[in-house]
Amino acid sequence: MSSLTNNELDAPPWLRVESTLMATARLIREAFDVRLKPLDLNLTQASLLAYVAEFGAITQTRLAEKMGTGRAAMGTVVDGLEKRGLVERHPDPDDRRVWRIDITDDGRELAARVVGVDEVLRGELRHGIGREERQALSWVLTRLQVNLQSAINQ
Amino acid sequence: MSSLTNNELDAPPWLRVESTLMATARLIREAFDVRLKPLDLNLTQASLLAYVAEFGAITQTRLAEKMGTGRAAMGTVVDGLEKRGLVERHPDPDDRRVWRIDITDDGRELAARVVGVDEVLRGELRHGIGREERQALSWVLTRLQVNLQSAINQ
DNA sequence: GCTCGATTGTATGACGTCGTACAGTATGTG
DNA sequence: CACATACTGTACGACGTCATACAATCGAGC
Repeated sequence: MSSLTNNELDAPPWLRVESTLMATARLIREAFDVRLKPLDLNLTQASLLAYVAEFGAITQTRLAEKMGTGRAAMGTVVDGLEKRGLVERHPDPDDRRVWRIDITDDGRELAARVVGVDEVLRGELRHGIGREERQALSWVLTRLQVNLQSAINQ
Repeated sequence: MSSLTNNELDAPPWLRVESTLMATARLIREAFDVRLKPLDLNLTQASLLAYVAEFGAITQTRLAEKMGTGRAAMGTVVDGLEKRGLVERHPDPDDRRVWRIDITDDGRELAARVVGVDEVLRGELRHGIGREERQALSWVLTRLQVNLQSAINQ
C-alpha cells in the first residue's frame, strides 16, 4: 500500500493538476481492466460492445470517433470481437465501402454483464464525492477540453 | 472544427464522467506533445528531464515511481536521453546495483525550455477556469484516486 | 562469514495504439 | 458521361508501455 497520492505533494511542480489528471485516467483504465478481466475484455472492447448494444449498428469510422481512437485501431478491435462471435460485420446496402458493425446474441448477453460491471464500479467510485462535485468535475473537464483543443490547433 | 465535446451528450451512457476524464487526459498528452515537438521531446522525456533538473540525481526505480511508469519503460527513456547527451548515468557509491541519473549541461538548458513550454501551456489551459474550480478539480481527482485504488485492490 | 529473501536495472516478447499509404467506393463538377 | 475529390476500411511499420524472467547486488538473520 502507501505511495498512493503522494504524487500531489512531491510531484513535479510543473504539470501538477495535469499530471494528477493523467494518473487518474491511468487508474480508471486499470480499474476497469481489472473488473472486466473475468469477461475477458479490456476497456476498449467493452466500450465498443456496450455502445453497439445500446445504439445499434454503426460504421467503424463513427465508432472510432465515438471512442476516441483511430480507424485502424478500431479495425483490429472489431476483428477480435468478430472472431469471438460477439459482433458481426454486415454490408451497408447504401454504401459498399462501409461495414455496419452489429451485435450478436452472444454479444448482447456479454454487453449486459459489461453494463453491470460498469454500474458497480462507478458506484464505488462515487464514494465520498457529492453530486454537485461530480457536476463541477464534469464542467471543468469540458472547459479544459475546449482549451486543450485550442492549444493543439496552435 | 466541431466534433469537439459532443462526446458529452451522445457519449456512451455508461462511463460518462470517466470517459470524459480519459478523453481529457488524452488531449493533455497530445497538447504537450505538440508543444514539445520543437524540442524533439515527448511528454515522458520532458517530465523526466524537468524532474531531474529540479530535484537532482535519482535512481531509475524512484524515477519510475514518480512518473507513474514501469522500471523497464523508464530504462528505455533514460537510454534515449543519455544517447542525446541530456542525462548521464553515474554509479552510486553506496549501492552498486543502481545508477544515479543526473542531468548534463545540455540537459539543463533544454529543461529550462521545457519549463517555459509548460508554463505557457498551463497558462492557456487556465482560461475561463477559476482558482477555486481548479482546487476543487484537484480535490475530486485525489478522492477519485483513493476510490480507484480501493477498487483495483478488490 | 554465510545464506536467504528483497531490490535494482536489463533483456525479451507481447500488446495496443498510431501514422502513413493504399485500393475500393461515393459524391460532386465539368 | 468523365473526371477529380473525399471518404472507408485495411495493411504495414513504428513507437511506447507492460509483464515476466534474469543476473547482480544489498541487507537481515543465524
